[in-house]
Amino acid sequence: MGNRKYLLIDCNALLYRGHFAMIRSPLRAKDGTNTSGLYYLIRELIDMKDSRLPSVTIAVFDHPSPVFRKELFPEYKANRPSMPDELRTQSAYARQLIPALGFPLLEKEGFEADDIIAWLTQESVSRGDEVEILSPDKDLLQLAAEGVTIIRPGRRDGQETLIGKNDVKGVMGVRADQVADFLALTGDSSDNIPGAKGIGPKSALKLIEKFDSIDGIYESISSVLPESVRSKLQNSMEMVYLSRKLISLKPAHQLDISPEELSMKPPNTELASRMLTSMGMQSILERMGLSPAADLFSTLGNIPSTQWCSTTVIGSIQELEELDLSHPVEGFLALDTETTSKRPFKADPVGISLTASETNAIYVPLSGADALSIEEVVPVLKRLLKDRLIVAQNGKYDIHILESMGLRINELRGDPMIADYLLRPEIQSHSLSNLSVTWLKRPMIEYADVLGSAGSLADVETEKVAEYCGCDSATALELNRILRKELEKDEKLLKLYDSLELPLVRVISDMEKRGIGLDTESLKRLESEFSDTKRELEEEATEIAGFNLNLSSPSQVSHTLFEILGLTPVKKTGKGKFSSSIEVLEKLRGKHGFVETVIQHRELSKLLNTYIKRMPGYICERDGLIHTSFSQTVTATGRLSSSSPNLQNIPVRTSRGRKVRRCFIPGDKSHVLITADYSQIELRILAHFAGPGNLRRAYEENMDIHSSTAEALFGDSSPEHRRKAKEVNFSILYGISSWGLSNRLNVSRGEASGIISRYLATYPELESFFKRCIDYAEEHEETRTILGRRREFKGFRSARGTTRNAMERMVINTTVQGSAADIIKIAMLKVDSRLQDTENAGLVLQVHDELVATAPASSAEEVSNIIRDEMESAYELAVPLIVDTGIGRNWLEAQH
DNA sequence: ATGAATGCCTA
DNA sequence: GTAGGCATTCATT
Repeated sequence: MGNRKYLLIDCNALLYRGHFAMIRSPLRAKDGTNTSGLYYLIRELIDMKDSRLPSVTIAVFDHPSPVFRKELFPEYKANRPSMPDELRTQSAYARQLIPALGFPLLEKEGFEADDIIAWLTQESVSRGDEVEILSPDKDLLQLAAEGVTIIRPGRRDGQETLIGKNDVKGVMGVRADQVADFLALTGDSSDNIPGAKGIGPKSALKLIEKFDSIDGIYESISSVLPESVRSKLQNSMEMVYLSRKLISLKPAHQLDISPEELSMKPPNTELASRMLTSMGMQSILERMGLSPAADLFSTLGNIPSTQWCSTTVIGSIQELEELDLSHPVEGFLALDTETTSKRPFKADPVGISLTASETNAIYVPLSGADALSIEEVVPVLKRLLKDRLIVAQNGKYDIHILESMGLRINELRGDPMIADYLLRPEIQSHSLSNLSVTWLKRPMIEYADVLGSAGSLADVETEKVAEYCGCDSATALELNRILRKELEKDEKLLKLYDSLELPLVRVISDMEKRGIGLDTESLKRLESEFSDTKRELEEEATEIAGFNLNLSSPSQVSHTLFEILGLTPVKKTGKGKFSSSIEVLEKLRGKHGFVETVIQHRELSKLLNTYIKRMPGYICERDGLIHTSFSQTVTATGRLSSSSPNLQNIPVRTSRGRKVRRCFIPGDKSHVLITADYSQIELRILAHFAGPGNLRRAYEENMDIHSSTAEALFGDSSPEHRRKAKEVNFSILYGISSWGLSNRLNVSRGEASGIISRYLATYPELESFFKRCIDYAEEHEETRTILGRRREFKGFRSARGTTRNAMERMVINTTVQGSAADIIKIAMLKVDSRLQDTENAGLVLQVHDELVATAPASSAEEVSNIIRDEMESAYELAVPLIVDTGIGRNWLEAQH
């Protein structure tokens, strides 16, 4: 041996890079399969083989689970989203294609590509062979040495960079043998490697330069300056050493690789040309001297099988009429609609699938050459859906689409997305494909694959959409059965599902559909008024600073405040830099004119960018209204959330903000807006849970709670003391801490903890309630709201220190916030039901403790009374629930 | 192009 | 200290 040259290819890193580099306009095979990453990898592999002329080119892959790093550190790569399905598919193809081209392919159970590369490198060098490694990954630079070169692929069509032992310093700032130490200090967020908290690349570079290594740093830790860096290093010592173990590519494990596995093989030209042809990679075919395969319809490889479900396309209205969907899975009938847009109010139907069977769906095309006429389909659908228990994934969407076709569904009886949310409220995505993987252990067809290169689903062949759509409804039906069974294990959750969340879907979809109007004229005036002021402020800032600066850049503002103008920094940001947040600016007010300029500019740009300029873009072309989307499955506590646009954070605090709120008006000119909000619902819930005591008594006697708290804390209820007491009352709901309260009240920690002691002495029942909450969480590792909504707190028992404190605060807040969410949801059902027979009146928004409705001016008074009554009687607490209402021509005016 | 860091709007 | 959505800037997956 010796004198050989190995070219090692870091395939996973290249796949990722190629995939994301072209994410906007991916390369696709004929059938729509995304091939960007695959093409990039194969091209690089061949390019490098041709230009570097190695004895052998070895493709190295990660094995799915990096075992030994996970053992060292369970959180390793834990924050990384799982590989996108599109990429997973490409990775599978690559593993077939590369061997077919004759290249050796290495992957080893429990090892990442980096480890295999490191091991091969070590072995080769010790034999006197040369190694070149193709990888964009900076971790691998630590391997650069005599005879070991790292090749970083070029950007775009640029030239790749060769990095030898002596070039590492120029690229990274440290020597190759210092790379692991350097990265151990900075950490790596993409792999969830912690590093030293608060040490960034700049500090790390200085440290390594001065002390040479981590060991050097800790040996001379007492001489590390500044003090802040020293204490950060001391606090993070364990993590730093752990990080180095994670990053270090010193091969610790013996790998069993035979010479056989490292040699070129005769290519399987037939398979290779078939794969390359079907993926449309002519250029690769040519370069490999292969001719295109004749049979374009040959299988691509391991496309996930969808054989478990078959979908029949309905060809005529007669066929639809004769359909028998009576074969019931406990009477449930699942449906799914396909459209041209994710936004229901700009979507046109493409088709709909129905199924009562988990394996055989039908599909009714509603667009394109095979389309049936919607007018003819709707009455038949009506009959088919009549008296059935309708199930749909994210049924609110389908309700909107069906409604746009003139078909109203009154009750949704199953929605896997919501069922899963009740079972696992903290899961970020309850998408059908995630649910399928979790509960059915089965992947689904990807939407992107169905769409292929088409711009809209309406342009995709009917058969393909039918299969996709049919699978979706069949999967929803199956998940409905399974998730319902799960919910049945928990009586409270089942009731919450059937009697609250599912009926609420209809209510929310009506709210979204009803929509809210926008006074675009007033908005335009605000825009020019605010823009003018903003421009003046920008000119002012330039003058003060003496150079042109971007006031929207926190770092430029910070630089100007603390380095140009020499003001004294108040607070640091998450890492290193001086904060210029509003909190800081308030404290600096008066110290320099520039501060006020920035404060004003912040307010104006926030209002302009987030609301004034953005809102008109959300106006629906069909009816001129704004339809927000409420999500029922996002928050960990049970609240709704609002997006596109978010109408739960419309400004109200400042006078300029209120001018924006004034621009929200009824959708109908003859209507008014009605607002109704719960007075201190969360504190009342606290009083209810806490039992007899001063808090409950205050509410029973209808006292001003903030004043009576002020009396207890400060001996009087002067406006200033009442304001502070109010802050304290709010802080209690967030799970009070002296640190938090001291920030909030702008007093010392000592003072804050004194206030807390007095508070708890005034309301001792609260302290014992908190204890009960925490004891329950301790025992069950979960907490429950008033209706039994559940949030899990895994690891509560073993949590210590600040983690434990944070969890305790979450437990308290979830109980209170979640119970308030429960109650207003009940109120929404009751209000909705009472307003059914009130002509044209209905809810339009929910803002956590507030409902907004629209009604003809003539019935506004009556409607507001109904809303108040239903909200106040939604749930009987040990203290009264009080609702304040208001009526007005716009949202601000309606705010009593 | 995406995502982290900052920052700010709401209850 | 709780729960969200979203904008801009800046650095890189």
